[in-house]
Amino acid sequence: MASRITIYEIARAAGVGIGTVSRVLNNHPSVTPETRQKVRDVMRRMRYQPHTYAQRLARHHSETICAVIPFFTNYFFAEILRGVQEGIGRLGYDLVLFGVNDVSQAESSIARALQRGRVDGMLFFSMRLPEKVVPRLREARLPIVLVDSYHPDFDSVSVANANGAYDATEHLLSLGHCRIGMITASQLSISAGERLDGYKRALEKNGIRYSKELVKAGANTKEHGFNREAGCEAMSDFVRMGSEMPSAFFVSSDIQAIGALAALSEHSLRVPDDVSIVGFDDIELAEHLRLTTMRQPMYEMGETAVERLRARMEDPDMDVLHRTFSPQLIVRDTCGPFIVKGR
Amino acid sequence: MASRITIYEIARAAGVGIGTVSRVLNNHPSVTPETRQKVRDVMRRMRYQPHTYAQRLARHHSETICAVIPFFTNYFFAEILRGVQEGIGRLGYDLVLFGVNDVSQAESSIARALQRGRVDGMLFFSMRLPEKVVPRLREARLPIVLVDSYHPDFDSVSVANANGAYDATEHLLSLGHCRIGMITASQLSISAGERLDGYKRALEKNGIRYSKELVKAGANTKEHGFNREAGCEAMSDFVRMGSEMPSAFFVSSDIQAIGALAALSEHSLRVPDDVSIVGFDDIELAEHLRLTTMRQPMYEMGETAVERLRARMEDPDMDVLHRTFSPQLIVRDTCGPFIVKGR
DNA sequence: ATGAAAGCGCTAACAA
DNA sequence: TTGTTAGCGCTTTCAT
Repeated sequence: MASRITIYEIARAAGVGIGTVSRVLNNHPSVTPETRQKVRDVMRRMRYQPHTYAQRLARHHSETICAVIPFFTNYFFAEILRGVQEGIGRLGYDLVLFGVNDVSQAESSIARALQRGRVDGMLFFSMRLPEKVVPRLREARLPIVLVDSYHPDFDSVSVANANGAYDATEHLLSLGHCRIGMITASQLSISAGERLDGYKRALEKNGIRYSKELVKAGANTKEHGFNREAGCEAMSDFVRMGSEMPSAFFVSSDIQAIGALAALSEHSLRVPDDVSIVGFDDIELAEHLRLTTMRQPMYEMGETAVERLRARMEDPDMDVLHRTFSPQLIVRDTCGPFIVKGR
Repeated sequence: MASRITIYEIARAAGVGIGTVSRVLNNHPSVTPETRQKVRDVMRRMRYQPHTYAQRLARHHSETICAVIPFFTNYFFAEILRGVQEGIGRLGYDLVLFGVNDVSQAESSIARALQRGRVDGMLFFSMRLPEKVVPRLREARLPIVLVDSYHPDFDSVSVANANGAYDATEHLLSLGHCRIGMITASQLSISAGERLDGYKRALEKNGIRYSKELVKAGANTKEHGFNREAGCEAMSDFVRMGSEMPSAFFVSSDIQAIGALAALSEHSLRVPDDVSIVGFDDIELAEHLRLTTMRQPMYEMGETAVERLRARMEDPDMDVLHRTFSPQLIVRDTCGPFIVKGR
């Protein structure tokens, strides 16, 4: 394996002690420019590379941050991850990825990460933190930020899901729709829950009674139900309601909305003429499909999460901060006014 | 930070030596069941966690593999990464991600990774390995596998791009099209180059002269031109050819095909009535858009790459192996027979 | 400013 | 089987 050269050989070759070598490695001020240069030259000549793990062991920190992330195949996560990656790159840290499929895997990831000095900070994505790990996490005093999730004890960056859902529903309401359905996702997801709440709140505010029959999720629970299939299934269910079917829908994610659109077209229902749809996320394809949706600043959320983590690593005693981005309504072509149809 | 408990405290508490503790930690056979149990109990009770970096330093290997990956926001990479993540999880290894935007960043990633013992293996995605780093990589004798790329000196897993492109073009030819355009991407990408070759080969085989005018790439070079914008731009260029415009197109990726579709619909050209399109990749949305395309088994490629890496870590002297998957033509609704149109 | 020496927490060779 | 000891390659006092 790559070079067996240690600071000892460098020290010998440069005619100095290992302490000095270490000092130039760490840019310690008290080294004369000449010595520094001499040591640097030797290092270059011998192609010296410090041994990261030895450094980490001696320094008691790792300069790595760990991201625990479910389903990272989907566009929403990929985009946030891109922001994270960018931020971490700037810090010069390593990013280690723990992909998890369920809560128990998350717990084992946490256990691994909690090893002393293993990681300097953690990012949790879209996960309801299992309450049983919270005490351990707190006492570990490990900097943590939650992304697209929430817990009172930890920093978080997320989007105002309820408000976004509220605005989305309001938009539909303002178009004259009064029978508005919602396609939701698993309530295991905090975001899904909040979006449902926002929808309910908007109805209520407008004097419309919330009806359970108008809220459906697909059978496919992959990715907490945030998938195309689920959207398609849910919409198919709605179509089966026949004349009872709502004229407009708020869908809790774009990917589900895409599925819903497919179901609609399969049943020869036109958008926005027959049915109006508003999604959530504003993934790249939403624009392509001209989908009206609530935009989340995903990349920026990723960057912000890293920045927050950096701040907390610097000062572990800061107050807990919950950074909330406001989703923005992007009006495109999937919503139209409510029109009473003849049959 | 998390527990300050070391094998010393465990040893003391259990009334054994640290050697024994280490042995139970590493499942060394020569420990009596009773001692083992006793030590295990103490560990559990004291919530002991080994210090990874100390282990790595002493063991001379890291049980981590590093993935160097460009643009990992896109679906193609995300999907491969999912396979990678799955495979690595099974091995119990760590996955550290180096996102790179260009070749120089790739080189610095390589330098970092080459530190002794830092990583046990590397995965390079979709990158033409800079020839200048090849000698260093070889002499480091670090297990490496290239994914969606090729170099004679290193293991690789990829798809038969040229054959795929050939088949795609053949498909169009078999439908009666003879003026077939291609939307390509940056020739910095090996895959893009191979796909272009396959297209040329198919034309040639069918006695059709290759014409430079019929091959275009968009101006947007983000992600090597594998992006929606670029596809849209390229197709717009084609549309400007008026009656000279090809009746069918092979597009080097689905994401570009999606852009091309958008451009077409903007110009009121219908698919497949006016224009036929075949893409490459078979990303999730291809199905939704009913796009005819060449499928790459992305997830499987990711898994295979890890498996190959594991094999090479086990036996560094194996022969170099290039694993090639065959892309598969998925016929959907974007291709139709060539029809001579009246004007 | 610099060298020597004592850790960091573990593994592994060596005795016993 | 088990304890002791010498590394692993670095950082960081503590003298000088």
